[in-house]
Amino acid sequence: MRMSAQGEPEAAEPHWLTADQLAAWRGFMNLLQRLPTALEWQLQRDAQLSFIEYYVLALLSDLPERRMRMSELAARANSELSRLSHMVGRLEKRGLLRREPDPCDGRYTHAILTDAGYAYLAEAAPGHVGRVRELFIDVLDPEELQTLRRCAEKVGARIDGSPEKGGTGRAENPVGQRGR
Amino acid sequence: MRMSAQGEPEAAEPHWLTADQLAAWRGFMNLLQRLPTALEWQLQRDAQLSFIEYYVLALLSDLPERRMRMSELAARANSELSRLSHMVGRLEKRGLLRREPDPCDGRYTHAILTDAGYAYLAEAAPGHVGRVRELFIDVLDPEELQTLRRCAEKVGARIDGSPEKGGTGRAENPVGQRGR
DNA sequence: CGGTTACACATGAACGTTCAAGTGATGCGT
DNA sequence: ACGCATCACTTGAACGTTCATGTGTAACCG
Repeated sequence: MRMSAQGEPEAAEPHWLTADQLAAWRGFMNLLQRLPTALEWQLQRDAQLSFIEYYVLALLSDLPERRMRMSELAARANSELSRLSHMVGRLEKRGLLRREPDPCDGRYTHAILTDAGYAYLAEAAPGHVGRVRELFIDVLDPEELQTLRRCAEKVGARIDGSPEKGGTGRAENPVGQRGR
Repeated sequence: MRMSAQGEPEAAEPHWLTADQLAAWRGFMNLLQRLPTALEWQLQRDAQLSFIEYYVLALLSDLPERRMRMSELAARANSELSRLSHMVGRLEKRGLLRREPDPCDGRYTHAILTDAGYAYLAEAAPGHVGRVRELFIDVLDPEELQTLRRCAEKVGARIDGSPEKGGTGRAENPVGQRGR
């Protein structure tokens, strides 16, 4: 990718990357593209769920009442509200989720994991976790995992601090809404 | 996400993650979701290109003749051939790419970066590289970058070695083709 | 009390991706 | 020389996501 200094002059000031930086970026980006695909494939085959569908069900399953506001759920899942709304509609049709207005404040809608959804998730979870172990956790040693965690926090904080869109409402962007 | 040992028994053997492993995974996964979105937003705003469109143009620009077989390009870009074909069709309409049969072997099609496409990429590159610097490179120190590079190589090798779909033809999967 | 404002969410159209099927070129065997 | 098999790629339909718009609820103000 055209990101390092080369012979041809460019219009803007050249904040090009060094060879080491470029190699790190390319390697990391390759991973960004391939790991989700690899995980997604196993989930589709075993449970007919996309990665984010699994994630949403899992977020709800962790809560005592297994319910959350749509806007909060969208923020937690790094998803736009419209996308989540469509997705929840599809999961409703499968009987895995349902929606109801917040009893305390009718402005809000809750997404609720059904009993069937909970059982479905419990069945899908071991395969997914096994796959995450196989492709990611067991490949790296504890120090590498800690470094990844630290790096993810630093980059995430930078994204949050960026005035341009990319944050998901944790810092200063409105909850769930992102421009495109 | 439901990936660590909890009170309720599960159907399959519990290869659940430890608390540290889960934290590392969640942090990393959060990054997997947010970094592409943040980069994509800047490219869309400045150049009306998606991340993979930029990547494809950049791959071609690095070659002396600025051309590559569609199947090879799909493999390099971690994309399915059908997706690449549609994408190249759209970029053709914008005058950034063109296609022609391989003169030596008519079974193959070459994607070729046009002069206009090259100029367009040269204009988009500084903004994109600046954004990668801002959100990723400059946030991490050289040791962290090297650790990320090593981790990406390890996980990538594991994905390649997995008999299940997720590899992209570098090891044993056919070039460009992936199941779903 | 009623009108206005702000916000959460749903919905439909447009767009990009995936899947399945079709087309064209080349190599091989008879 | 011809028929068949294989492969690369294209294409169209179906599906999921994004964008723009509309609807419903609650809070606020006069």
